[in-house]
Amino acid sequence: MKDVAARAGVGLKTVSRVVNEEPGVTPETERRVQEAIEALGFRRNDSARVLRKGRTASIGLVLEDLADPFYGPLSRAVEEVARAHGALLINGSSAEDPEREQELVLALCARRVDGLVVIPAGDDHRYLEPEVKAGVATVFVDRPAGHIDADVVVSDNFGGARDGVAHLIAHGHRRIGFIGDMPRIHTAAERLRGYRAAMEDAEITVEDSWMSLGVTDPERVRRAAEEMLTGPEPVTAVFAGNNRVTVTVIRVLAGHTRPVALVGFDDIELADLLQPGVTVVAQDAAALGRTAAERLFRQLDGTLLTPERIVLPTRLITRGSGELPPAG
Amino acid sequence: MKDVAARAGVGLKTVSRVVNEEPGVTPETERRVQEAIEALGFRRNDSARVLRKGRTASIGLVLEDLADPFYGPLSRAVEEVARAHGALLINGSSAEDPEREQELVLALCARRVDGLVVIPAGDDHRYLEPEVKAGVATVFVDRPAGHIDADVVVSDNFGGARDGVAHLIAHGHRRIGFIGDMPRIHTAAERLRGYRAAMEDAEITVEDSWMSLGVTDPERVRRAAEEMLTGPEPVTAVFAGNNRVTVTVIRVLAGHTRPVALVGFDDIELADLLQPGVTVVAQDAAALGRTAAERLFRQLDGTLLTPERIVLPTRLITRGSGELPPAG
DNA sequence: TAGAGCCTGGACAACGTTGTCAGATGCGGG
DNA sequence: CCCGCATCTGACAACGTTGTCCAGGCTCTA
Repeated sequence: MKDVAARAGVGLKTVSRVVNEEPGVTPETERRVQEAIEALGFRRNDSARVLRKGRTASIGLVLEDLADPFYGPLSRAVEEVARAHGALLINGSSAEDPEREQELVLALCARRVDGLVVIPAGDDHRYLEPEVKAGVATVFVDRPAGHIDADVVVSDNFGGARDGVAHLIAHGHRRIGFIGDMPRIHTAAERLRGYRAAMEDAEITVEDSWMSLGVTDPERVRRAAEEMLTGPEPVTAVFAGNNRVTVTVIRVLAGHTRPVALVGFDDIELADLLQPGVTVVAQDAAALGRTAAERLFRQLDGTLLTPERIVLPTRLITRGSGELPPAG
Repeated sequence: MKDVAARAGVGLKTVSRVVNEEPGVTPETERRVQEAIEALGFRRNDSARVLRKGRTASIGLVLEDLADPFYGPLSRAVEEVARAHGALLINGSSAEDPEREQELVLALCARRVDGLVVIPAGDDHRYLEPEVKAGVATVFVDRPAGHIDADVVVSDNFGGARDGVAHLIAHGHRRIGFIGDMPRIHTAAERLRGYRAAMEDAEITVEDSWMSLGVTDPERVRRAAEEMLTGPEPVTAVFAGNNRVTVTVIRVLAGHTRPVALVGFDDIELADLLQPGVTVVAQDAAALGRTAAERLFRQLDGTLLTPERIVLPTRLITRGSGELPPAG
């Protein structure tokens, strides 16, 4: 900038004025400055700008895994909102590791992001308190925050799972299996609660052998599903706790002749083209991201004061697999 | 930091030393400083640090659409490499709009990212020249850069498409349709070239009505596919130019009784569970991202000097749909 | 005990920008 | 001809950190 000023034969501040389109610069002067900028290939250094202004026009997004198809649309939605507010998006994957989540969040805070959208891996976010106090807007998505008062945007995991399981019950099933993630993950716990609630509503006593909790890698999901299907009390239907489980269960069922009903949490691509089509409880990932980001920017505007918990509805999409009658 | 120094009763620089774990501080002094840091909830301001040091420890990733399942793993791979080098990832979607790409890239440069991984939307990157000269490491992925000498990491789009089409020819097809994206997109053009090459190798004259270029939204792909399948010279096989086209074509074929062979570019989830399984030419998105990011950091190390063009192989995965014999 | 050498700690400038404020310039009116 | 006013311009400090350099106190040796 100094160089530009020297070349244009003007003061530093005048260049700054031109760059920021502030009023009070003669067209002639502006032309000279623009010329110098062009000639020198000058680009404003935002780091210095940030240092002076205090705002970075960037927000951080911490999620579990960018490669998971569920987070792609969510991430994209957050980005769109950020873009509409002239902000850039910095993101990182926590890989479901609380320590890594904290490390990422603090790194983002050191960058002085204006706000954070966090899909928590851990369940204790007291480490964020000083940051929040220092003015970093924060919204938690998909799962609630732990030990901290903050905005939360989640899907109705409990209700969705309950409806999905009730749907199976309505089609005559009583022995219904549940395969889900570790209950320490809030969404997994809620979905399990939904499963239990639906079963209880129908006065069905759940056998331990019908449930598999905390399995997550395909191989173990596969084994868990096989056990449920072939045990002494084989299930006639399975409720899959998330998209990855659903996919694996579909593969397992494809290897069996006895038709087994299936409802999965989260929609999956091509679900309609399989035989039978896969019935799912779909959540709107994009809406989660959009809602969270919009709240974030309202916090930054100062329009928003009290933290709130927003629950978005899920939607049961029937495609065939969930409507199969009990067999075996 | 000033406050910390005051509270600990030491000089500014001493605090800096503690924060950066520089040697030359008595344990006792360090303890006092740590205490003050803790008490005040101090966090180093990276903006100021960047301003002073010149390096931001962050890299930018510009891609087409974060929500596209092809870019998730790519993005994740870049992030992993960045993380290994202690850098954060800032990313943005260009939405296939050259102007938006440029806007994003320049915004990232203003942030003084150390390097850029770009999946180009446009075909002229001369606007990047001053930045590259100024030391911003740059790698283009998935598609080559235009009018600029830079590292490029791409899949073998030409070879992959040629092999895929040759595979169909080997199974007896001669009337083979091609549905792809706009030829101004390099990958689309290369795949088209591969299609033509395979056809030429087999001495088949391609009819214009077999090709549909530049369609991208599902509705138009659907119409294009229908026309090919029902025209006067109906095709007996289709080569789909990317994952989104493949999915739509699968839907169209599901509505027809005559079996039509299909090979798609890019792998898709659950492709093995459909009836028939979908034969694809798969590219390794994660490898693309990893390779690009690694080259980027080697540029930053100074280990790498001359720009290179790296071509990663594709892999034909046969699952049934590509091995159907001609019918009709 | 004096001088050399080492270790710790602090003062100060610099990074590139923007906000504040005051100076310069030009114009019109008294 | 001079004054007041409006408009444009530039000098300077400040943002929070780090690199440089020097001071002061210590230990060790002659």
